[in-house]
Amino acid sequence: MTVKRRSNSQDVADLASVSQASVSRAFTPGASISAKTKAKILNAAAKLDYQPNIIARSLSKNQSGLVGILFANWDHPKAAEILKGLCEAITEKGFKPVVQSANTLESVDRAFTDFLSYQVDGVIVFSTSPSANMSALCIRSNIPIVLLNHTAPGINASIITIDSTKVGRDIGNALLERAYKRIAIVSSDPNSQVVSGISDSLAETVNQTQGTRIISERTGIHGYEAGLQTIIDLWREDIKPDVVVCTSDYTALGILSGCRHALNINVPQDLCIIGLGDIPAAGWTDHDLSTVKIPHNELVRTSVTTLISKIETQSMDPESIKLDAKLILRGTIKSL
Amino acid sequence: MTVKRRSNSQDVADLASVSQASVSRAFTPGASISAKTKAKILNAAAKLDYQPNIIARSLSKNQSGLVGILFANWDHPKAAEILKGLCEAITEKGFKPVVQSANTLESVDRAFTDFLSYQVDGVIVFSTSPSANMSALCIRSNIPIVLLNHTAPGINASIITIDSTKVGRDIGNALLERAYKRIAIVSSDPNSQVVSGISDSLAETVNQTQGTRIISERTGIHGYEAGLQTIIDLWREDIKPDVVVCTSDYTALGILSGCRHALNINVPQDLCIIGLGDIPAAGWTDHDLSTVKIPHNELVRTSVTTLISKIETQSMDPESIKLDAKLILRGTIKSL
DNA sequence: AGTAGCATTGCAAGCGTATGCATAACTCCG
DNA sequence: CGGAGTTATGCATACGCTTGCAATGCTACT
Repeated sequence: MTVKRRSNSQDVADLASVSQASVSRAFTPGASISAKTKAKILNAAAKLDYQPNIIARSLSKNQSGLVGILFANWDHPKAAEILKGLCEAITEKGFKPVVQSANTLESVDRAFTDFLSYQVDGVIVFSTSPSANMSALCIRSNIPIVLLNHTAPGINASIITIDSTKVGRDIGNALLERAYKRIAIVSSDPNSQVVSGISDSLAETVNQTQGTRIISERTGIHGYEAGLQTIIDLWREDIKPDVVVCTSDYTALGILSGCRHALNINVPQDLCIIGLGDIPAAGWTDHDLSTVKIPHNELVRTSVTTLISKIETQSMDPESIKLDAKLILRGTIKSL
Repeated sequence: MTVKRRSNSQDVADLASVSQASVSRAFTPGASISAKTKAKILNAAAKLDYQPNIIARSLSKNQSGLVGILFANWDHPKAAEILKGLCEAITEKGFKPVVQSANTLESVDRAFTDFLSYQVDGVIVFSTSPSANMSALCIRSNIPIVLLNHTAPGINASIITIDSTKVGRDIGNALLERAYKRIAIVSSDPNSQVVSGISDSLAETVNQTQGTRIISERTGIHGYEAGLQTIIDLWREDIKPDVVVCTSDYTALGILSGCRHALNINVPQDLCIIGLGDIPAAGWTDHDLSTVKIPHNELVRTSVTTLISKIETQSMDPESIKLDAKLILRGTIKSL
């Protein structure tokens, strides 16, 4: 069986007895064309299952309508939600998302190379960033970049994150109010802004703190099992905080489980646990974990609107936007 | 500041003093070109940051290298993992994924229309299916479709799913072996193949069953909270199964929580709970939920390889592939 | 009726790459 | 050294669309 060629604007033009240019105009919003011919053309187009070939359009307009999404952190508890939000927002703006996955530095740059050759009009990067070289190349090629949930020094890109320092301060203040004293940090990423926020709040209220301080910091810990192990390790090493702040809810849940089932620690009287992310399980009655709700939807929408506006205005000036995250106090912290 | 035009093959040709055609050949694997000129060209290309413009290539080769992913079920517990797998596998095969989200029937068809105008070479649909019209249009346009995790009668597309009937039989047999008698089904989707598999196994072993049967079936239930409510409702209505089979782990966990904290039901002695999906929380010590492990990676890889091979062989014959899922027996079922 | 002014249409030249065909350059032998 | 056979290169055209420019048709007004 011979493959039927897809019909093109010329076919439609022939059928409607107009010029090919008119067909093009019929499919270009706001183009100069009379209602009558437009109707005639649309009618013919429908007969032929005609759809404008966007690839060809891209070529002549010199913009593809493609937005690259570079997704690094698929283990993020809200990965699906975030990616969905990105895709939908991008589609809504009349662009199409092409998604690539990348872990290593090289694969990030490779993905960017691919994006460049697909002539994407802009790129959103989730939880990582391109090399300085690559970012420079994008600038030269006039492709704006938005970094979501990741800060990168010296990269010429817009940056959209939550205000982690403020989250840290909020946590710190909540702990001070409740007279918790010995804070342990359990995080995946070594230098979290959250930690510096906590320190800030302790420093500011030095008079009333009566020695509240960070007594231990464990990094490179992710997930339920790792959290469970960490709290057991701490106790075994006789490091006994009265607060554990985690940069992930899963880790926090592991710690909570360790307290309840392995160590018999009384939460929240003897130990306060605070997570980050507000995953569904954090809200379940069994856990009732205090955590931080991150405004993912806003982050996502902000990054898309920021990117698209840069694309449309051809602007290359990076912006940096920080959104507020909300501390949610549940059963794993004493009530006032 | 004036925007710098991206360099094209002609620029490279000029710099390397060769024809544009040679530049094209230098970037076409297996093309007829001497090693010497190729080197000269690649060198010049590097100087100019040149990358072949895939949009233009697509136009002349009449294939875009784009694969559409239509994602309907973002709430699927493994949504991120699945999408990641799809994107990576597609990229690995030398294509690029463009992702769209769709819930309603119209939005599915709209997404397909977009795919068509972007000249995608094929489409993978997760958890939904296009209308018959649209599928016919794709056939006419020679675009193969793979349906992942969804069966659609009368749609001319390849279908990749797990063997749900077999899962049901495995569950049924496990229950029979343990002499559970009164089965309740709690599902989101009315006519699950799993249920018919269970019925099959009961029917086959009719001699030994001594009246084991399905005593209740609730549909339209999804999520932890809904599960919790459902088990409470059942007890309130004095419907007391000794087995609850759920088509989602989250629902099953809600039921488990209801048994333990609200109803004081002894699991697994008085009630056996079986979920589906093997989400991480199912394996947590607290829950230890019996469930079914679905081979997502295989499903994903199979759908991608199936699609790509159809693209490459220009074949339009649909295939139907069923993969085995494994029943995982944990603490919420009696041990033998 | 004549004409200025605007809305509509057609013409043709791109956009950047691939590729069939013709030509030129080699390679290898005799 | 000559020629057959092979390999490399260049030329020109095609892919399907957009868009500047010129030509045409129309409206309304004098």
